Amino acid sequence: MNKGDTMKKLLLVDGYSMLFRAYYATAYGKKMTTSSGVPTNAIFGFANMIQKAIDIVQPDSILVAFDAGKHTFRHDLYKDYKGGRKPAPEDLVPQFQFARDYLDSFHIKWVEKTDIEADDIIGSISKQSTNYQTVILSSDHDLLQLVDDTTSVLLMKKGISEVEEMTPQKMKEEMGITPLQIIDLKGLMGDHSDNIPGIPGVGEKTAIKLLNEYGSVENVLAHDNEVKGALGQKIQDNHEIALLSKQLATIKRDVELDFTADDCAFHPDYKSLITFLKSLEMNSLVNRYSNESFSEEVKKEDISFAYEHVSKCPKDFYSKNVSIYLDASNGSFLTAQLHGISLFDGKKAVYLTVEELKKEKDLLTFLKEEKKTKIGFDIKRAYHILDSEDLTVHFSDDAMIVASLANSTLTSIDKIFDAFNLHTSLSYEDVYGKTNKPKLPDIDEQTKYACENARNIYLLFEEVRPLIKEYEMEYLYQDIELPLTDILYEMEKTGIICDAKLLEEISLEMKKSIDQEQANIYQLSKREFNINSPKQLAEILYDDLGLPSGKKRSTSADVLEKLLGIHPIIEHLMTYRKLQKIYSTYAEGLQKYIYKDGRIHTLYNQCVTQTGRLSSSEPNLQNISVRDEQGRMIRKAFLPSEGNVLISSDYHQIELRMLAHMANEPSLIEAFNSGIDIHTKTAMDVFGVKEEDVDANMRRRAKTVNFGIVYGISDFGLAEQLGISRKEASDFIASYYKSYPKIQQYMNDVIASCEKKGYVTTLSGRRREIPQINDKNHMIKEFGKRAAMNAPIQGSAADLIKIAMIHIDEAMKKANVKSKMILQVHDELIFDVPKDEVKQMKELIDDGMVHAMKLSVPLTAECSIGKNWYEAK
DNA sequence: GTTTTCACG
DNA sequence: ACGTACGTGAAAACC
Repeated sequence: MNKGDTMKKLLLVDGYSMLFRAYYATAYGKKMTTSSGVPTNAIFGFANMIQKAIDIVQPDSILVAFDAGKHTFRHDLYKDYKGGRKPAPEDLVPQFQFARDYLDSFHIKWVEKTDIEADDIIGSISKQSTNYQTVILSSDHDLLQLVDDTTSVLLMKKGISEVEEMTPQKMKEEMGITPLQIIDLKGLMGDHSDNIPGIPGVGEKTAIKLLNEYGSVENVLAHDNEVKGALGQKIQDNHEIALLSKQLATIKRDVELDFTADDCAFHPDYKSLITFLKSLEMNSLVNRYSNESFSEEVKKEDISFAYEHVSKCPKDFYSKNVSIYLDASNGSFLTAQLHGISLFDGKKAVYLTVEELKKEKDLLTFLKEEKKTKIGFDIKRAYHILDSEDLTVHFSDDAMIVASLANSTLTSIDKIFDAFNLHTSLSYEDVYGKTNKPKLPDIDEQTKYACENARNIYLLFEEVRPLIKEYEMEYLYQDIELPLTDILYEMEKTGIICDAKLLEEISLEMKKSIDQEQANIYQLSKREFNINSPKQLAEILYDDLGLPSGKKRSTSADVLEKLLGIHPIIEHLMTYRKLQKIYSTYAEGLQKYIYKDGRIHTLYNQCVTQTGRLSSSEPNLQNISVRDEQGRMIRKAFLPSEGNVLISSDYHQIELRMLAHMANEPSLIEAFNSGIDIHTKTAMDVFGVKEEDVDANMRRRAKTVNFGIVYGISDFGLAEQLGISRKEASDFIASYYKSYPKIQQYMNDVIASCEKKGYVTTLSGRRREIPQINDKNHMIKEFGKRAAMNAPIQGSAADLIKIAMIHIDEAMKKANVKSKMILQVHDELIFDVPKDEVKQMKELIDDGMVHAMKLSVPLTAECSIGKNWYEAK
């Protein structure tokens, strides 16, 4: 039925478009050159993109088209127009030849024809190859005009990391025009990078509006008398430019070619490809193709070392630094099964099964010792798994934490090992089968797998541990993150009681209301459809009911809110969404996580956020409803232990205080010291009024500005949030900065420093790499700036509460209380407290939180107590 | 597997 | 000219 399944596939690549994109996407990252200084960043990105396209398309034929004599070619032809193409950067030029060599080594056909543009070659071969399903790889929107039922464009997005396959439907959805209208679009708006002038003053928005109205350039011109104002005048004045622009934007599809798609058949030669990649020292790619293809030699010599299965661990291990890998099943830490354990001492590795381990008294003693260097990976999980086998290991280090501290982008096991090119020759599934289809493991395979892992942990640690010192993160690692791991382990193990019956009751109630709302919605829409499907819902709203929409046709809550008065269905939809969320994620969703002990044991991830916050998963207990009353009911199901109460304590405006301190802004510091409501104070300063003249609305807006500042403010974002114009938002921000000049100074300094160093740091020295801040793409760079402004604030606040947790834990141990710390929600800690310890705990918690750091502003925290989490808040 | 939406701080 | 507020995780739809 689908032609694409039976037709052969043709991949067409716009060579220079890809090379330029690859160059700019990687130019500012790590310096990428061979040891002799030859630049390789563009060819590296180019090779990655091509492989990605091959993975996606699985083509039978590939053709890469280059413009002959780029950089002068278009310029000569169109030099009459303003500007002109800039010459290629000098470190890109030598890479043009590498690209051709790369394609030759891979056995991919490429063409470069004098006087014919790559676009035209692509346009023509795609037209002539009617027996192929064609996919075009490019970052140039121009090529979208070629899209039809058998031709799509793989459009590069966000640097080189993402592509999106554009089909006629997708274009209609995202851009609101047909493929052929791309030509008209360029005719109207022009294309600066191709020196197509377009009508002055007409940008994308205007052009699309005109096309939706009139369909084509010609028709726009024919009706130019209907367009009012300056725009109409501009159109009338620029008929010729528009028509010429359209002509320039039109890709030729009738160029005579001396080859066919069949001649471009793809028969990869990995061996010569690897030789080529090695010549440019692109080792990560060498590795990738070595693993994927058939070059066994490379793999073996890469990871061959001495390892064996033993029942007794050699004594000499006990005097050395060792890495330890727990060979255990995947899945929740509560249910994971331990298969065995492997140790690596820098030279050789040994593996013991659980049964053998339990009989190996000397090893068990060694594992318990506290003085020895024993490097683990995700030791918190290891402690849980060992605990279920009644085993104790004292780890001195966690290579996972070290790696993610050294490089904040390494937020998963795969990313960490990939980044250091550490792999195992077998996967977990190879050894143990899939979870739903386990297999009886072979001891030799188990040994190999576990020993390779132990070795990888060792090598990883060797590489990243020195960075902690170099980056001045010794304190952060030794005195914050490592002690915190133990605390989180205890919190996870303790868990929190959850009343399944109550959740079930809430669930039933919700279901009734949902059915009611569903009926209302069906009645108002006069149709039954899946309300949970944004796609179907958009059809109902914007097609059936004809409600006004932007071009994105979003159905998100903020868009619905703007439609509230227009149609009665909207409020039912909003209620439905809210109830459905509470029902599926919490009332129903949480029940699945109640363990046999009646408790929920969330997992605290110490290495996933870019800022240093914790995250919580399986389930996430950091996003249980609280703002909405109906959702808040869920919290009634979270209970203290028998005879206990819950104490919750949260910081007040922790991030704003942190900002005031870090920016050293006197008037904000003064405000916090005086105890005035900070949003009222901001309203007074921004609006220039007295305290008694600040009304609720002014305070609300000031509060939003304060949030915005912490997020790395933009006029667009603030305007969106407050429902005001961009100009007004911009004025607010200017007024804010005028009131608090040190905040503006601080933000400027943070951005400048980040642009220079590529990272920002928190009060405790935590680093976040932000390479985006030096990106060529304006949007990505702006994101980088906002992240740079936010990360030190959010991250320092995260450092703060971590320190508080450590202090409180110490104090609790010292006081020998029975109370337990059980949850952390970014600025809030929750404890399970026997009634007779309430007074003592309140003091202890408050002291720990308030004195965690000495700042130039006071820290305040508020305790509340209840017989469930609903009340303790 | 990715996208959209929405819960929290 | 671009198209955004920062940081997360889960459910459901869609492909």
